[in-house]
Amino acid sequence: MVAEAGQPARRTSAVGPERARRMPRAERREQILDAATRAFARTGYAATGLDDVAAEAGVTHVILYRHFASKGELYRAVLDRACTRLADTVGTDDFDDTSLPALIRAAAADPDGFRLLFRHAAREPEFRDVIDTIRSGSTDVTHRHLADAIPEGPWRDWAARIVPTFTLEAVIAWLDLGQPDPDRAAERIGRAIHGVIQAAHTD
Amino acid sequence: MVAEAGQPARRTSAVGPERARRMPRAERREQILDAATRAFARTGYAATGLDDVAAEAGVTHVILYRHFASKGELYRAVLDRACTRLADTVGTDDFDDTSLPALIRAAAADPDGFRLLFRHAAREPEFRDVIDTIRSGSTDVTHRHLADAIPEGPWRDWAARIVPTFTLEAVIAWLDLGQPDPDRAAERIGRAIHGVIQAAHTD
DNA sequence: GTACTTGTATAGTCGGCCTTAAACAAGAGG
DNA sequence: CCTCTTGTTTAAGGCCGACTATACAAGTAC
Repeated sequence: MVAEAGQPARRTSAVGPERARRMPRAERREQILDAATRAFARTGYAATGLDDVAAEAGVTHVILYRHFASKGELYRAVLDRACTRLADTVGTDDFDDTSLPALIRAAAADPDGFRLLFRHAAREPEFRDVIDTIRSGSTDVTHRHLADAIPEGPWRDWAARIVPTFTLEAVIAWLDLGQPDPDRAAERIGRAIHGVIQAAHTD
Repeated sequence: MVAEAGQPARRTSAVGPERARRMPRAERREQILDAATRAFARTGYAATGLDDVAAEAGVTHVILYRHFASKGELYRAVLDRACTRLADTVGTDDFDDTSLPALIRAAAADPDGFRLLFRHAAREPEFRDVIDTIRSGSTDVTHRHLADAIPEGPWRDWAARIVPTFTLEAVIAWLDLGQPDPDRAAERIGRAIHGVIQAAHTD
């Protein structure tokens, strides 16, 4: 049933199934991480097959294994890179006037990584730990900032939790709409956050 | 290695592995839906095995198939029920002063279903459709409400999107904290929502 | 008591997807 | 030219989980 003989099956003949461009190892690795970020950002870890990632990268799944030992390791590499980029741009210590613009810059620079981290990884028990440090960190910072505005108790806890969540959702919504009006984004989102905080105050 | 002979293996002997209480068909079905809601709410569709659901319900996985044809059908039944309950309590047409208390009542009445719908199902492409009608509906309503406060353009779209999202996240955060101070929950959350809307206004 | 329903236990099939193996093609650099 | 690296193709192997089949136990209702 198969060709069996005849011509040696595509010899750079015609327009063959476009062989992937040859790349030095390091570059290919980054390109795979880019592709994997896009692929995973669409459907999350479980629902994304390695063949999907390979196709997105324009490569065979075999090549993936020459760079990463397993699907889980590839995914962690993707998350780690996104996480590192984020931390490098925003900083992890405190939240001041420069933080929100930085956050928005980071999100715009790597929208798929941003969505992947906070839309998917946050709900995947196996990988939750990657961003849990970020999450608990920002909750703590918020908690401190609210300490003198809201009396101790469940509603301060609630506010400390909802403010970071809202911030991230606001940025993601802005990304999903195509990052319109980037110059005023920080001002707009910042005012909304401020609105939540004001409303949470106990007069 | 196995017993091979001897006593006929548990004959109501001692405290046997607790045989499940016998139930009329309809009641068992509801109880399975309850259990499945809890199980799926923990880890989502893909990561939850039928054996997890069965264990949660205190039955064998075989019994699940006497009530539902497949895992997917069971999951849809769970989502549909949660969705119906929500719609029955809140209503789908408009959003007025009674809607937020109703939403909070619905969430408190079925916290697992609420979380399952908006934490997990919203991110699962196969089942997104179940709540997409709700989501687009509430976005439209919000859009209309904001029509005379925010000029047409991307920021009105953004606000129309972020307000429902914020509302849901605020309720979920309140659920996660153990539903504290339920009498003031609607007032608190309502003020926060109002804060977002106010901040979105263009003066 | 007989028949039906609800349950268990056991054991298997089947398909999907991660993972590995092996042989071959072809650019890059000495 | 020879070799190393980066690719492809093809073909399994292996596990896990959905799904099915069968036989049996025990309430329930007539």
